[in-house]
Amino acid sequence: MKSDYSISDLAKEFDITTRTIRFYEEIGLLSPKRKGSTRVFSSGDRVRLKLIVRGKRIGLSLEESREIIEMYEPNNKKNDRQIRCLLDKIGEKQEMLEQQKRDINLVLKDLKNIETVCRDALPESRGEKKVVNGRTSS
Amino acid sequence: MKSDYSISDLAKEFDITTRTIRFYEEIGLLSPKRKGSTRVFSSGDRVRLKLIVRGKRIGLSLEESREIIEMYEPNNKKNDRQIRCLLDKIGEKQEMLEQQKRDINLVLKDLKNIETVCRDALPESRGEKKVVNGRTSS
DNA sequence: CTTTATCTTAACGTTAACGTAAGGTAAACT
DNA sequence: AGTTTACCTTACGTTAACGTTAAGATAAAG
Repeated sequence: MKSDYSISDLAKEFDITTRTIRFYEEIGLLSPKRKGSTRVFSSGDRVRLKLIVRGKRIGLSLEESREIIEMYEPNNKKNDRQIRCLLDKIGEKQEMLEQQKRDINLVLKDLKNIETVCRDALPESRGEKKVVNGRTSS
Repeated sequence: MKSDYSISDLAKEFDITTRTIRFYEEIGLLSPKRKGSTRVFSSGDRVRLKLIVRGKRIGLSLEESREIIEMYEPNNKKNDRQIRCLLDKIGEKQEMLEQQKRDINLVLKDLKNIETVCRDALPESRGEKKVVNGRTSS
């Protein structure tokens, strides 16, 4: 397991620009070590970045990703009140994500319908589907 | 089925501001009728708005939502080339959404883990779960 | 007939998330 | 020696998606 990454290593791996990575550092989402003035990223930094990128794919803002990432850190020494607060936030996020899944499924369903309509409007390239009596049959 | 909505009707229903709705009209995402200078929204407009709001929930930009919405419109008179192009776009969107679902499931998995850790760190409020031998048991 | 609510247009302001350009350093080819 | 390559900082620019006054029209209610 490699444990040192340059900024362009990570930029290539996650298909983002170095500017983006520096920006994430600016706002405190990443805190790479330095060798002189050059950034040296650990595998921990890489994981954080992976979480950020994943967050973006599902439409989270950077602040939302930050919240989730901070949940990961066994930030130790939490009292019960803080833990309960965290549990609440986790619950909220879970609800949000479940809602998102439902929404995605709805859109997917719609896309499938459109797809079918399109295919039916196309000159039967293969024996895919035909419309009989206004209904789709095999 | 009601078929006329005021701007504030829709604003309330979808929990957005009237400014937002006017903005969507500005950029051509909505095209309500007018009665004098007052906007009158049809149930078709309402559906479009619903799609936009749903799109936002799953992290789509307005332009992405526009693309999808335009797919819905049986914009008629398409030639094969256009249909094939549309099918390609549909395919892309579907892939995107499937990827999003995978990502969401990953995050949900992580949240569940964090949740478990949190619960275990809390003074056993009820007979939930205990850690035995570093493993979760009932 | 004035107050209150709801609508309108117009236009400048704001925030997030970077993009882009300018200029500097240091190691590595040629 | 020169130049390409990869890194750096600083700082202004940009786009999306509205927010926020401002100023006025209209219509129902008291």
